[in-house]
Amino acid sequence: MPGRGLYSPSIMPDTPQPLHHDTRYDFAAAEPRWQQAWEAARCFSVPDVPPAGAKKYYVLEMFPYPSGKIHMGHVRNYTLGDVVARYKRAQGHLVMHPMGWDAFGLPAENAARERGTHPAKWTYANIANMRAELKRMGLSLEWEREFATCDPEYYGQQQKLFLDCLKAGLVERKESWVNWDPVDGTVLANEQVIDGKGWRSGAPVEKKKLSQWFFAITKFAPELLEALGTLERWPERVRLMQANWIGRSEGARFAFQLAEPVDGMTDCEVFTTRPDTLFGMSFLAVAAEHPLAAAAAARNPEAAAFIAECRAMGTSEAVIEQAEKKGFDTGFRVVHPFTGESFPVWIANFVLMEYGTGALFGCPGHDERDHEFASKYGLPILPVVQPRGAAPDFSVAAKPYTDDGVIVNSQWLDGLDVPAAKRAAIAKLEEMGAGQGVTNWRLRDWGVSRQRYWGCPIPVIHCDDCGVVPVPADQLPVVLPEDVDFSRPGNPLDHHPTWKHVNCPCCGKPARRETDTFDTFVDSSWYFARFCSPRAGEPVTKAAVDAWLPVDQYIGGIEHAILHLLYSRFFTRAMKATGHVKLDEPFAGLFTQGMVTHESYRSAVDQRWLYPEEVEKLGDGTAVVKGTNEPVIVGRIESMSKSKRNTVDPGAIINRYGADTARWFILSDNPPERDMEWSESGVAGASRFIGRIWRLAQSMVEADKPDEAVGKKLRQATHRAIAAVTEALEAFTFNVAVAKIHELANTIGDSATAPLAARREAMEALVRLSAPMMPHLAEEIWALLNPGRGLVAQLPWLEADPALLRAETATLAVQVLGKLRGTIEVSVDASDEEVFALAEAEPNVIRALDGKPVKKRIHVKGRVVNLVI
RNA sequence: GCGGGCGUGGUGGAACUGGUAGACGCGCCGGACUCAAAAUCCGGUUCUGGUGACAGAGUGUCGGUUCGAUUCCGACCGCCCGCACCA
Repeated sequence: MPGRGLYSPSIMPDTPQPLHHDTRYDFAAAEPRWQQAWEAARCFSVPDVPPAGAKKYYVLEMFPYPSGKIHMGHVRNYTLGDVVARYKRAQGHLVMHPMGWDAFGLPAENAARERGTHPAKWTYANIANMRAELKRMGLSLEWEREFATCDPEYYGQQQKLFLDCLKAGLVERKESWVNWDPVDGTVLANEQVIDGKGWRSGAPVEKKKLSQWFFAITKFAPELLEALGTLERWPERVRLMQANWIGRSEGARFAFQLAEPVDGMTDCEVFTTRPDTLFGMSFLAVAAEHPLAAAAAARNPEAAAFIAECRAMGTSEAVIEQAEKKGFDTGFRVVHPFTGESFPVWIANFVLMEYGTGALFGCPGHDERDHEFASKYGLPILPVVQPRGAAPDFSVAAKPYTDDGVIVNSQWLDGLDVPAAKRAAIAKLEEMGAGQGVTNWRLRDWGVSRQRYWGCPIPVIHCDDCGVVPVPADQLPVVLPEDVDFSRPGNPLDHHPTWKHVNCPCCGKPARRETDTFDTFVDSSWYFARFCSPRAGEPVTKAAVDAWLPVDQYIGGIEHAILHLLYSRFFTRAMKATGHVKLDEPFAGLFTQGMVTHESYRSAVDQRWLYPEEVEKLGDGTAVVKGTNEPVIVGRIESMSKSKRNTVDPGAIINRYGADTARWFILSDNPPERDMEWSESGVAGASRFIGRIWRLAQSMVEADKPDEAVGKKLRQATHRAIAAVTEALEAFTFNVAVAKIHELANTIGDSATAPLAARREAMEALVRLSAPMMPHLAEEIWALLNPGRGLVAQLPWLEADPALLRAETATLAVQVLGKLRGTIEVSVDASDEEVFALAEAEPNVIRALDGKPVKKRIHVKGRVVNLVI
């Protein structure tokens, strides 16, 4: 009943008056009014340090890059988070739900080069626009905590954290390879390399070695892997992907002696996970960046040409691994540690310098890549492992055998299984002093240096005498200069006339600032901590982070499953090591949403991409361009992207249908972890439902002849809906919550004869259950039904009455041999005997039994009866 | 290439822990209201056969386990995501 103790006294005496009755729901008037009411009541504000005894809950969606406009992916992400925030708040939690901007990055520099707009101006204008758009969505965000990572107040604190890490030995300077555009004189991101060429200059890209800053994430590899087991509220697939990325593998590291020394090198060290197949070796392969490759290049122009070809592939692992396997025989030879036989050393384009030692021994019989390589260059392919009980004609000539089995052709390893042979081979290598068993990690240290302007300056100074000197704390933040020139290629910080010239803080002599800036993943690796005390004069305030962290529910795209999340997990540990936080894991719960997709359209005449609003769909399934009627090719459903023009502008949707409709549709379409297809008709349907609820709310008048039986059924439906919606919200199956609310609305519509009290109870429950999803309509109807009774945003969540959830009878399916032959209605606590008797009396069941004796009877309470004949 | 995921009517999807496949929405079909349209309301809608009661088939494909499989196991096919300088 409406009086189940859930009315709270009017918290806000001046809640807005509802709209006039009997009109169409005017979302354009209602939505801004309720947004203002929430803001005036400070419904979503929480203190940096929660009061004792408060149940805190930190909801966070991945903050957006301020590209200029919000897109449907944002609408989905922030709607999901808002449902959680509003639901948890109603459940009595003190909810922190902040928003900010991942504001450094390449697009701002591209805009500067293309349009001459300064990155800061472009970025802050985009932020202003996107903030306004987000506000129109009616999100329960606490805007007081907002910041952008390009604010000096933020990145200055980041510089402090970096210097703390430097002091703690968590930062190193090392050389690494980058994509280099020789014409533009610029380092390129992988996405700026297209078919091996720079995206602007079109010049073939080269790999170049640069001295860069690295976070020592590999020091944490074992615990980053192990702690995945504690992340119970993370999707299993994300944990799996991270585990594979960290890539722990057991194997051996050992040296091959070179048959003859090369430039002072007498051996070549390799890493392998398959020391058991060492007798099946037919060549040794090194990466193009390996010292032996360099030595070969110095002797042979063809080798140099091959290395140049490898360098032209860029640094993308996906590109390298998909390229055709190619190699070059250096003419050097190595000696097998067990047999003394000698083997050729090849440079191979599939060997990665970053993994293991940059060199491997090739065993084509038992490795896919080695097999492809050996087949191509006519190198021997020897079987050394066979499946147990292998046929006499077992061969690895056509296909390598990579599973467990029994070792053959391997002298003293023969007859062992693979794990035993691995142990034996490692023991022998150790005994010989050639190498040892090791654990290898695929994870590499995190290179954070970027040769770009629009990023956080790395706060160090290079002095010829003192080396690398940290910028003293009292000189932080190191602020980006505003007067920069984007007309020249390269890093504007580097060719700025004055900015980099400073005196060394140690010796006072002229020195140079570091002109590299941080990878933007650094910015996003601790923003969640900064939100706890966003204006503090230190990176984080201990009392605030200790109280609010970890994030209880983090929500974002699956595309961040590895890098952003792994870097954040590392950075949190680094902040712990430097005394800023107490915890290891930043995100206790993670939810990864799917993408928003749409059909794509191209003109059949000139193949140009078309926006959905330019296209008219005809009844026969074909489509034409509005106005010109030129035929349109309806393309695949794919991720919304600007280049394919298959985007829908959330602003336009909100203008036309209102924020609640957009939110409701985006939640109702499908489960949030899956990709969703945006459809006009789906939005229109959501809009119709809102109209229907609005009309239903106005029909809350007593029936002429109230029917108690209908009332009881309605009350049961109401409380079942409360239980079902609660369960669905807990499970993140918001589409199911929407369906259950639809069912309740259908039942209210069918219960016009129920007593008014039951109808009102149902209506109020509907409103409160749907409030996390369509908060404006909920407030509007609440105010209509209960003027002056406060805001739904401040009401507690409903609880179902268990007495009304109980059912007296159950419908059982009756199967004969597993096939449905009828249903019976039984009391919920009917005995097996009663149930079987009823089942076997069903006419259709009798026909299916066909007079045969029943051999076995199965009864699953409340579900099914199965008769086996 | 390597790693991860997904696949159910015309369509998005639902289905507790292995127990009536298709809840709910969209679309479509029919009807009411209207001069007409929009809006709204009511009914129908997995496929095949049958007037019907009903029967048969059916959750990407093929096979297995089980009294019973969308659910568990194996192989395959298709699509999607990530691969370290996009965010």
